[in-house]
Amino acid sequence: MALSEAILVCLTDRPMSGYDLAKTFDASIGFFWRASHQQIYRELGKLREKGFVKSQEIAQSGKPNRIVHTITPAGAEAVKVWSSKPGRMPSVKDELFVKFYALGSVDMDALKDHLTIRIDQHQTKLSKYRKIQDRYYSGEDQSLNHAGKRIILEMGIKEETSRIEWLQAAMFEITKLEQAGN
Amino acid sequence: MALSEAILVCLTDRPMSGYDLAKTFDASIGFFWRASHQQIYRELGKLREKGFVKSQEIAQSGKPNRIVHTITPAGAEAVKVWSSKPGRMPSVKDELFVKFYALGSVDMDALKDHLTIRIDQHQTKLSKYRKIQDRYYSGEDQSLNHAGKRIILEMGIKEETSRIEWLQAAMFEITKLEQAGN
DNA sequence: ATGTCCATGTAATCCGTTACATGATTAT
DNA sequence: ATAATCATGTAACGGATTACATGGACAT
Repeated sequence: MALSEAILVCLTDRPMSGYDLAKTFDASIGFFWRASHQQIYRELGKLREKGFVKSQEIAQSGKPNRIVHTITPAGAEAVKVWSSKPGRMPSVKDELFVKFYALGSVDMDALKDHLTIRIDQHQTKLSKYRKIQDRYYSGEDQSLNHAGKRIILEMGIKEETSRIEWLQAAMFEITKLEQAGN
Repeated sequence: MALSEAILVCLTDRPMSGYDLAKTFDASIGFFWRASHQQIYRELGKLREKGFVKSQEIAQSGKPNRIVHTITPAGAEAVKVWSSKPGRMPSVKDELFVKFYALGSVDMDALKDHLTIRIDQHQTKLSKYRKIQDRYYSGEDQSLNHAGKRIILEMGIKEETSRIEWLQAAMFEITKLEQAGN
C-alpha cells in the first residue's frame, strides 16, 4: 500500500491539513496516485495512531478550524523503509480493452464514441501537464525534490502522448474494419 | 464495475470453468483487466444468482469435477447494455511516480534498482505480447472477435514500448543528477 | 520425498466509492 | 438568491488482496 506513503511524502514538503492534501491529490501527486478526501481522512487517522504524523488544531475565525498534520521522525523513517523496497507493478484495469476483447458483441458506434471521449480526456490531461511544466518546471531550480517532480511530469507527458497515438490508431483500425464489413 | 463483464465476455467465446477463467485472466484478458481466482469464483456466484450464467457440474475421474459456466441470453444482453455505456478513466496508481515525487527523501541506488526491475518487467510483458502476436495474430482470420484481440495486442505493444522508453529516459536523468551532485 | 498441476472454495482484512452531513464566507 | 469555496468528517457498501484449506495424479 502506498497511499500512506504518498501522504507522508506530501507532508515532507510541508505540514498540511486534510483539505490541503485532498487538493494536492486532485492537482499534482494525484495525477500518479489517485485518492479521495474520504480515503485521506481515514488514512490520516491511521498515521496518527502509528505516530507517523502529529496533528494540531489551528483556530480560525469565519472558517472551520484547520487540523494541520506534520510528519514525525518515525514517519520519515517509514518513508525511507518503504522507498528502499521495490514496489509492485501497477495494476491494469481498463474497460476499453475489455470492449475490444469483445468486439463481436459490442455496438461499434458506441465504441467509437467511447474512444473519442477517451482521446479527449487524455488530451485534456496532456495539456494540463504541459501548462504545469511551462509554469513551474522550465526554470533553474536544481533541488532534488524539484527535479523529481520535473521528471515525473516528463514521464506523464510521454505516457499521455503515446496513449493518444495508439488510441487514434485503434480508431483508425475499427473504422477500416467497418468499411470492410459493408 | 467491469469484472463481471470481463467474465461474461470470456464466456461468450466458449463455456468455461472457474479454473479456466482464472487461467485466461492470467494469460490473455488479464493483461488488460487483472483478477485473481478468488474474485472470479465470487463473481461467478453473483452472475449465477442474477441468471447471467448457468452452471453445470461435469464428473471427472482422477481429477476434481469441473463446474462449467455458460452465458445465458440475459447475460449476453447485459454485455450489450454495459458496452453501450462509456467506461471510466482507468485509475492511476504507480508507486514509482510517488518515489520520484519524493526524490529528496529516497535512496537513489534503491530507486535505480527499482527502475531496472520495472524496465525488465515491461520488457518481459512486451516479448510475451510479441510471441502471442506472431503465433495467433499474424494470419488471415477476419472475424470481428479476432480483429479486436489483434488490436488490443497492438495497443499493448505500443503501450509497453513507450513505457520502456520513458523509464529508460528517467534512468538517464537521475544518473545525470547524481553525477551533477558529486 | 518434493513439488507442480488440477480444481474448488472460505475467511479476514483492507482499499475504494458513494452518499450523507454540517455550516459560515464570498463571489456572481 | 445561488453557487462555490473552505473544512471537517461518518456510514455503508463493494472490490481487491492475502492467507487458509483440501486432495488426488503425476513427474523428478
